[in-house]
Formats: sequence, structure tokens, C-alpha cells
Amino acid sequence: MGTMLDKTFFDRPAHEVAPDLIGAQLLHEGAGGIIVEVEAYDETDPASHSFVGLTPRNRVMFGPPGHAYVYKIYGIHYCLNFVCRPGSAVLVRALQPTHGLEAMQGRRGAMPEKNLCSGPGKLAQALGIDLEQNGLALDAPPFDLLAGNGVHAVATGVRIGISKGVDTPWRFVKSGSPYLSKPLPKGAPDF
DNA sequence: TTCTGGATTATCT
DNA sequence: GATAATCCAGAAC
Repeated sequence: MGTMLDKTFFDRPAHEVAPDLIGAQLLHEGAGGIIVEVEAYDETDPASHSFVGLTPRNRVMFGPPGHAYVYKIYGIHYCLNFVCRPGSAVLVRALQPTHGLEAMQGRRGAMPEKNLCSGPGKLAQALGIDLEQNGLALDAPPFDLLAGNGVHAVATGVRIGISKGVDTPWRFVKSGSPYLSKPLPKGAPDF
């Protein structure tokens, strides 16, 4: 833990970046924790916002790697993505909270730690992420993103909450973590 | 200009 | 397990 994740780290296909993010530490304004669940999306993927090409909403996904792409979903929740190669991004779905618990509970309400960031909308709310953060660089304040040590098992599975591209196994989770949005369905291969 | 549906969550039964 | 809540991008007209 400790290496700052910069543009070079993100200048790769999203499905290669995604597993390397498991175990990394993500903070926004000092609040956040360890990434335990992500999903990869790219422009060849019907489930991706970038599939239809560049639009006003997804323009950040086609910008430089290492930036935050934030969008609102179902009119209620925000989701935080990390931009990788142009047109691809990694959706951050769950954190193990480690920093700024008080601030996060202030935004989310008092609740068990394991429910604080166990889903993309919850995570964004806990960290105070909304459209204001769309397009910000991840290697500068208010973000703080540090590489993990890589000594944990990463499991893969199919992605959640989408209607197209449902068979693409680009969900990556920290094996056995109690902080996931959903447990992995089957006995998935660790690596 | 209007209409539709979603990379979700909370709150029911 | 089922569904309401609630906004905006994209598509259709």
C-alpha cells in the first residue's frame, strides 16, 4: 500500500485495470476505504454508456485515463467510475470503510460498517460524491487513491443490474469480503 | 417537445 | 421477492 495510482496505471483496458484495483485505498475528502468490488465496461460492451459513442453525458469516459466519471442513475443515486483507456471505465461498487467513518455515517445515517459502502449508490453517498466530481483527476485532491499490496484473492463473476452484455464476467471482488454489495453467486475461480 | 427506461436502494409483504 | 422513489440522457416524433 502506498503507491499513488496515476495516469499510467489507468492507461490500460478496463478489464485489466479492474482486478488491480481490488485492495487499493480510495479516499474522497479523507473519507473512504479499501476497494473490494468493481466492474469493467468498455465501448465494445452493449451494457456500457460508451457503447453508443461519445455523448454529453459520457464524454469523460472518452477523456484522459485516471479521471472520475460520475453519473446519476434511477434519478436517485450516483455511481463513481474510474476512466481507463478512452471509452472504457471501471465502476467502483463497494468499499471496506477505513477512514472518515464519522463523516460517512453523517451522510448515510448510522448503520453497520458493512452496509455503509456496500453498493455503488451507497458508496457515492458515503463519500459525498455527486456530479460535482465528474471529470476530476484521481491523483489529486479531493481524491486520494493508493495501490494495494496485491496479496489477496480476487474472484470474478458476471456483472449486476444490467440488461445487456450480461454474460461478460467483468465483475471483480475481494474473495470472501463481508463488504460486498452482493456475495458472488457461485464458487468462482480465485486468482 | 414528449416519452421511456436505467451500471440502484430502501421499504414494504 | 416485489415495488416505489425520482431524474435525466437518448430516442422518437
